[in-house]
Amino acid sequence: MNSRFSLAVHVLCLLAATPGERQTSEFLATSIGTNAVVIRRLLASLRRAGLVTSKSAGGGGWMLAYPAGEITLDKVRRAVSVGETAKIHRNSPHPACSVGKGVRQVLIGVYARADRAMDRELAGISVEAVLAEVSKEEAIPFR
Amino acid sequence: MNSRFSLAVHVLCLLAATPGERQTSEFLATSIGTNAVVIRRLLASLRRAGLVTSKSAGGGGWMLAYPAGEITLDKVRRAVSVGETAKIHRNSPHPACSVGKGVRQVLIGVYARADRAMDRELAGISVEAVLAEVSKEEAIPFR
DNA sequence: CCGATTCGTCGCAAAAAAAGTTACGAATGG
DNA sequence: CCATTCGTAACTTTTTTTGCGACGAATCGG
Repeated sequence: MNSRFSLAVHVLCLLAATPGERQTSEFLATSIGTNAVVIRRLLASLRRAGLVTSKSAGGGGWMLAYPAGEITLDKVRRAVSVGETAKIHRNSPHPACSVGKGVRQVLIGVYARADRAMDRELAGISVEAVLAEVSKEEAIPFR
Repeated sequence: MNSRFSLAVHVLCLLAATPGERQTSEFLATSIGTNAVVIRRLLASLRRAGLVTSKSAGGGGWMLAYPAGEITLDKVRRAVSVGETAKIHRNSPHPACSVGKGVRQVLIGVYARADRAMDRELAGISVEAVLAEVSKEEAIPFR
């Protein structure tokens, strides 16, 4: 898993902090400290997964597709992770080595199990819960 | 998690296939299709975690520190993963945004939970089990 | 002790992946 | 029709990972 998941949780928290209100990618980018295109790219993945909606033009922008309490982190993880959690080394093993031939396939199964275990845990954490924990420290949500 | 974990499982399977016998990093590298230094670097991590032992000089090389049935994949994961499973985006958030300030800390906690869940699953899979599954396809373990 | 073997690790090069940037067309609302 | 904002492609820069050569340290057989 790369930092796209972290970034996604961050953005979703910002959106969750102003329910029903749209935020532009420009604003979100400034708040997080990155480029608007990076945000758009990321939110495009989340939209494909049905977690957020977008709208063009003035007054447009992004908002959660449904309540933050129902957006669990396993959904977020699946939305942003390109493939599996772990990468498989792609070396060309010695042609006569049966271990080299077979490990990849077995590893795919291992990663599938690991991913499921992780998702079961993440399913117990919602964006709302994350935001609540963040807000413990300070009251006003942002800038 | 990067491909170091995959590589580690591969190497450990090779060592598990010849119990009590030492293999040189050169041989392992040739079998896997990479450089000997890469293997040494990797096995150095596994040695620090107490999973393998090494010896210099003729007849030297690497072998498992204890039976493959007791080497579980959670130990391997912890041995090779530098930090946590997921990375945290390190952008400089807008100074007045409390979400930007707090998310990182909350994410660390989230990743700790996810890692533990993953490790519980991986603890149920041993190198011996992986090798057994690999061997289902072909009988002779390597080159 | 000598010489062969193999580890242990540094430093750098190459390759791959990720993130950031510019640009511009499409959509939407006033 | 015009301003705003998304959507996405192409490219550059940065970061991470992997590969590689070199060489000293450790160990073993003789």
